[in-house]
Amino acid sequence: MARPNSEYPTELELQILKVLWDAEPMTVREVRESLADLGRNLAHTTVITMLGTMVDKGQIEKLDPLQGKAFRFTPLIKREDVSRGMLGDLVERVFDGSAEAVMLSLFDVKDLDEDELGGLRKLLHKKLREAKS
Amino acid sequence: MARPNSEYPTELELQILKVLWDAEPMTVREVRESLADLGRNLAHTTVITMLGTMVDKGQIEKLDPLQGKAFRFTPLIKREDVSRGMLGDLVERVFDGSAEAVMLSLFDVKDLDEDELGGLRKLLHKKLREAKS
DNA sequence: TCGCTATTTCTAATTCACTAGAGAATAGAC
DNA sequence: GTCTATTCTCTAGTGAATTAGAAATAGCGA
Repeated sequence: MARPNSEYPTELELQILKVLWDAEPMTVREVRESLADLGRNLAHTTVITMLGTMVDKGQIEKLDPLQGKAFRFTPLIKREDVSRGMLGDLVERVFDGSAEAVMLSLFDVKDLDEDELGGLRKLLHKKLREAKS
Repeated sequence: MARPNSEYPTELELQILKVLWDAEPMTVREVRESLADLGRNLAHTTVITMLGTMVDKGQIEKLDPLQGKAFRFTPLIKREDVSRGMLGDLVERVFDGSAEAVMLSLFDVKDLDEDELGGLRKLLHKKLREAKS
C-alpha cells in the first residue's frame, strides 16, 4: 500500500552512489567517512545495512577483501544512466514530458549568467547540427 | 529516523494537485473520478484521507459546500512554483547544481526533433537578450 | 417525517526508507 | 596462542506515504 518502489535510487542511495562514483571501490569505513565529510553522519552498521540493500537491488557489487576482512563495494550502474533516468522521470511526472517547460523552469531555478547561457547555446547548436544530419 | 519530510508533494499529492490545477475547485468524488481516468483507482475514503493531509500541509484549501454536504477543494500552491521547486531540488541533488549537465541529460532523455530543438533555441536567445540588458 | 444514500470522520494496516544495536567472527598485535 | 580492535550478520524499531474499512452524519425524496 505504500508508494511503489521506484526503479531509481533513494536519497541516501544516491549519496552513496555519488561517493562511490568519485572513488571506487570503497570499504564500508571509507564510505562512512565520505558521507560524514558531506555532513551525513551515520553509524557504521547503518552504512553496512544500506550497502547490503543496494547490493540486493543490483546497484552496487560486493568485492572480496584484498587483505583483512573489509569487503569493498563498487557501483554497477553509471552516473549518467541514473541522472538521465531521474530527470526523465521528473520530466514525465511533473512537466508532462515537455522539454520546453523544463527549460523555462531551469532558467528560473538557476538564475544563469551570460556565460552559462552562452554555454547552453553552444550545446544546443551542436545538438541542432547533429539533428540536421 | 526516516527521511525528513521534504517540502515537495509526494507522488499521489502531485497527481491530485494536477487534477485540481486543471479544474478547481473539485469535490472528493470529482477528484476520485479524475484520478481513475488517469488509471489510479482509489477508494473514496482514500481520496478523502489524502485531501485531508494535503489540507494539513497547506497545499490545498477546503471550501464549504455550495449545496448538499460535499466539500470542495482548491489548490493553494501554484503549478509553476511546485515544478520549479522540484526541478531545483533534482538539479542540486543529482546534477550538483550544473544546468549544463541537466541540459545534456535532457537531450538524451527526450530525443528531441529539429522543431523542438529550434523552440528551445528561441527560448534561449530570448533569455540571452534579457541577460545582456 | 422516515429511511436511503452520499459523504465524512475515525482508526488502523501495510510497505518502504532509514537507522542502529547486540553479538558473532576474524585479522593482526604481542 | 590469546587478546583486542575492527568488521560483519542478524534483528528490530521509527516515521512517512499510501490504502481503505467501519461507523457516524446529514441531505433529500417519498
